[in-house]
Amino acid sequence: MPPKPKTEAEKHQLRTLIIDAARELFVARGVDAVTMREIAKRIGYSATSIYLHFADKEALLKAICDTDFLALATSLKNMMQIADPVERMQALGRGYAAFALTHPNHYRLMFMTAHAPINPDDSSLQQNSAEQDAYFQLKTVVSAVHIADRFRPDLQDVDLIAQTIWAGVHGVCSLQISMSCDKWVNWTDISARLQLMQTVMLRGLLRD
Amino acid sequence: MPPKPKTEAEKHQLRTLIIDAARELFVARGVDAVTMREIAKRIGYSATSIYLHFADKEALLKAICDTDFLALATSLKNMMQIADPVERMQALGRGYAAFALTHPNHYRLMFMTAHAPINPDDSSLQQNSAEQDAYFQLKTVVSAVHIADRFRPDLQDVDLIAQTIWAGVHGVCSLQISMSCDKWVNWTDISARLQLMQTVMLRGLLRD
DNA sequence: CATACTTACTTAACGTTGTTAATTTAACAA
DNA sequence: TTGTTAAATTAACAACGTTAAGTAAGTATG
Repeated sequence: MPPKPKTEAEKHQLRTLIIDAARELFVARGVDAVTMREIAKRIGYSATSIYLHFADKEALLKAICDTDFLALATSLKNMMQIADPVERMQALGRGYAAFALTHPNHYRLMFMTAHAPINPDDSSLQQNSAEQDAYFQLKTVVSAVHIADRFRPDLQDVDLIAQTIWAGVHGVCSLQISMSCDKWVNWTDISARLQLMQTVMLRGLLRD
Repeated sequence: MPPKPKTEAEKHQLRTLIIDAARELFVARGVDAVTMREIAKRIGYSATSIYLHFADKEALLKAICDTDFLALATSLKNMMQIADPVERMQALGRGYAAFALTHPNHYRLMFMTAHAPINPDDSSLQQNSAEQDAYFQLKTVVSAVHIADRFRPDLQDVDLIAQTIWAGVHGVCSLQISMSCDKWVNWTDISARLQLMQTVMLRGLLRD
């Protein structure tokens, strides 16, 4: 039984209903394996209704990523309150990895899938926000460690340090996500790998 | 003008013709964006002919990866001759990164794309071969550094060390490949990031 | 030489996919 | 009542991966 003029709130509700259903399916079986018809069926609409809210499948994917980037930043927010900058940096790394490994398919969509470049302009998130921008959180912590003069003296570029730390943690997580069921390699325990990466990073970056 | 019984060599030739055409297209535009019909057209056959040589698109992808894994191992072989184990380890890291960054889409297929787990049994490559298995090459080098007693005393698990080093280099490369055109982050120079990762790794893993 | 069989390939076709166009249904406004 | 608009649907399209059926050229066998 169909239509009724809808309030803005009702529209938004349906929008997030679609997003949630789509994410659940994408996450479980991968973006390409999930059809628009299947997403629609899940929420009791026809496939074409989705196109009233999203231009196409790619736009739906981007909207999902947007909400997940926010979720990541939110999940890291608590850790930003730790007083000691080095401890805070470690906690942020652990938190990031925890997000990646408990939501591997969210993570895959966010950081491992090729999609059109994310433009800050058409994102609903605010760049350089302590609440919404995880990269800004990382940069803030790295900057604090730098100001506390805890990095080795040859390390001066905050962006470079932040991106290298990110790469280290991302490397462990993404390798785990895309390769851990590979039989070619005799994989060691993921938490041991993560722990060693953190230790190596700290030893390599901090003053003795 | 159709068929003639073909020798084994001719079959193999057509097989690699398909592989090369498919890789070129996959690499240029991504696996999902390329159709079987398009691959076939490129080499002057009908789409269904591909199925005489590969069970399906996934099998074709796997065959491509197989030849690329071999190419990676081959490109690293020279570096295995460097005498000093630590220098050899560094060179291997640089070589791996060079491969990843000069063949980003090969690399994506090999290490960043979800495909059915690679089973050593149905690969044409030989596991634990110094010529064909890049992971074995890495493990060999790490083992040599370990035997030379150059790692910090608390580091004893060769697999764990190897996988952490891999994760570090892979992190820099994969982040570069999937995120470097992202406007959200103010990316620093890729070779600086790679250099810092190597330095950090060495400082973190080796004895003082 | 004629028949049958095999090989290498093509064309036709199927079921699905993302997406668009046309249509229906229901609510509100005059 | 009669339009008008909004929200949804059904129908349809072109393209996809893949399968089935068909065809032409060569080989083997009588």
